[in-house]
Amino acid sequence: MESKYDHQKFEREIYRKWEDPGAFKPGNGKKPFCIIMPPPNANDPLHVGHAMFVAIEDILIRYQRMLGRKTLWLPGTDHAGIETQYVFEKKLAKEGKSRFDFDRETLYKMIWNYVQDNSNVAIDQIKRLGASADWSRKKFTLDPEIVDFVLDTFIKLHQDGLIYRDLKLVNYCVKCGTAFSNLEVGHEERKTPLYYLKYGPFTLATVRPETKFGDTAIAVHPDDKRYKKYVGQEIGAEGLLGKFKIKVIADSSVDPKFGTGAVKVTPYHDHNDFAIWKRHPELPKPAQVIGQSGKLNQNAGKYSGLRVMKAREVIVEDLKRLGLLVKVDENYHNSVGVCYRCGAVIEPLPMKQWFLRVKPLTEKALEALSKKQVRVYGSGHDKILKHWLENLEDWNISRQIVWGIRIPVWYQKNSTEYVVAKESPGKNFVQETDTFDTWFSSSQWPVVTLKTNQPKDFETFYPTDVTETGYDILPFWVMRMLMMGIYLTGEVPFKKVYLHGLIRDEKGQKMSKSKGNVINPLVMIDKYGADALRMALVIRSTPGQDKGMGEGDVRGMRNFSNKIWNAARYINLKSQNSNLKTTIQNPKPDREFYKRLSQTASLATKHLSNYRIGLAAETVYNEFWHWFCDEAIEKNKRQEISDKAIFEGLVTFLKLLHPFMPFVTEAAWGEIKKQKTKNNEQRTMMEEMLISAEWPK
RNA sequence: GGAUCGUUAGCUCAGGGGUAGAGCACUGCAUUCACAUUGCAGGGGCCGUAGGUUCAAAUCCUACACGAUCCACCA
Repeated sequence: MESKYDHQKFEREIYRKWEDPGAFKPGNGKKPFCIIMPPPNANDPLHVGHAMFVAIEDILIRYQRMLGRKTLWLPGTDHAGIETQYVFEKKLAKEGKSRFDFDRETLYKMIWNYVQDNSNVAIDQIKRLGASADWSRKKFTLDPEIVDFVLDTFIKLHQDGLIYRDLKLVNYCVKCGTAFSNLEVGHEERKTPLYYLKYGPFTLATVRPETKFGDTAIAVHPDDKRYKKYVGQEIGAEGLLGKFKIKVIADSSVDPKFGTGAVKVTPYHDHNDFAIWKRHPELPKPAQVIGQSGKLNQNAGKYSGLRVMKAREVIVEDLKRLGLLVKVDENYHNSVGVCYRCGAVIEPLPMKQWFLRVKPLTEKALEALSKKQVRVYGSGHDKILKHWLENLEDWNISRQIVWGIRIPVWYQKNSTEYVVAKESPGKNFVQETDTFDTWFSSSQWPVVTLKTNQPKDFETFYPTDVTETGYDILPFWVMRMLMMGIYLTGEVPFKKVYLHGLIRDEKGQKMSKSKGNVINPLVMIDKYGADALRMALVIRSTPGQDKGMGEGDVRGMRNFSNKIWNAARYINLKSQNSNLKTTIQNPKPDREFYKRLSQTASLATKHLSNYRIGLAAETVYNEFWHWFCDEAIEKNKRQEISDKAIFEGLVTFLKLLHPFMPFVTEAAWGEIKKQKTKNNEQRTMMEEMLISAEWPK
């Protein structure tokens, strides 16, 4: 054995030695254990978030496998609709092209090929972390059988009356060219000038003067004495496009203390105004003034064709000139909806979209939570999940992008009639151009991956045991899987949810490319080994709690890998010269040694079965280094503890450490097995490979 | 406006009613003897503040302060 553990020399070879004979397959255990891997974007390079989920899930999987359970970690990849199309369009832009240069089929094909070319990027990198997943069962969200299942789900939902098409104000990103669900809209505090405009006898405060051509009413609070006389009346006013008339209504959502206590109602360009409009059926149908291009349309008269911000500028100038601008509050701050993907301001636009009625699904999910059919690990996130479920609005599942599963709806030409079907119902029908939100397929992931795999997989492994992911996608993925899993099967899709925290830099700041403080997991693996990275991520981590981490942490754990290796080397060198002595020379110290060894094993086991992974890692770390190495091995050198005890101690610790640091423990296992199996008793203690060894009691 | 979480060593974080822990950083000593990617020794904490419960509080409860995050129809 070399005096230093060389991870580069072992990792790839050991991974093959596990995978080739099928060590990642479920095996013959009686009690099943299953985790569905969160499907990473098919072509996404590895980041530290992936490393975190692999580390934690692989620990759970290896632990359960060693306990002898029929263990399945089912992997897959996601087409990641908007994410992927966004990346692809950026690539097109570099070549001086845009998506509008291609027809739908060509564009889809191009993205498909692009994803194919990169499809192994994520998988190969996840393998480098040591993920012991059953790759023979891997699924991709656009595999034909998956698509087929997802379409069936939509049809079933439609039959059950949970799907509807409606004109609503949706969150539209002009830059990405698609609508989003409410969840994908971020809110940012921004300085936005507040303009006070003259509307006949009223002065109204607004941050969006450019939408005034879509004004449908003026609203005041019902108890506001200043304006009571106008309520119900139509007032005349001078505007940019000449004289106009507008109705005054009373609505209790108006805050009399804000601005002048009177507000313009622009239903097609503001969510709140849309809600007011819905409450007042006496109001006329509103006009839309901004189109999907982000430019003002013909309803804005001479301002049509201007982009929103430019239009605001020009219109404010004109209002000023006409004396219709009373004053401007330049220091006003408000919260603006922005696209989570590209950061552009979200434009609320009226569009016909497909919605999923969520109430019947959230009710069942809440029931499952209150019956404790699902347990959430992650400080406070159980309450957050509940809050989400109690307040969830209908889910807009339409996206105006091509990279995704096309909605199976067919419209009859020159008619509003439509048919929901997988195949075209006839020549006079054209298919809906929208695709599903990526999360629509992800929400069915535990069900669909098990149902389209080996014959008995679904029956054996559903409901799965744990779902594990970062808390940042709790509402996007976990909540929706819970809803859809129950809907499709009548049972929860998982019994436990483990939400890991986000990894920050060593100063506790968020990692971002622009800050340059990103830890690249592949660089860490190359430098210090996958084991070191995994252990650094996991040790003393707490579910739901963020953790700061730097290269020093990884280096420290690399030192630990080396410590493990050298403990094995110590035993090997010893037995090279003479057979290990099996006679117990000092019964009392040995007894104490065995006692602490078994206490350590049961403590680690207790922590792991309670999903206290960070604590389990810390326990085995401390006991191995500071007790087994620093004390016990030193005593063995002085023959105060027997060789047999030390050998058995090492065997136990390699097993306890294996889920956390699989490569170095497997390498060390191989070395001691190779070196010393003359002694029968020792040989029978060691199974062929550590990955399939039995967990210590 | 609502909610959730946090505040422990210089930094990053564990712990969670009974004498304060780890990694990194720091100081001193040790080098053919598994490992210098090491060992031994050490410095460094009124565990955010104020009350309460208790024989006993860093730990449980209440309030407050500060910080972070999420949600929200702040015109």
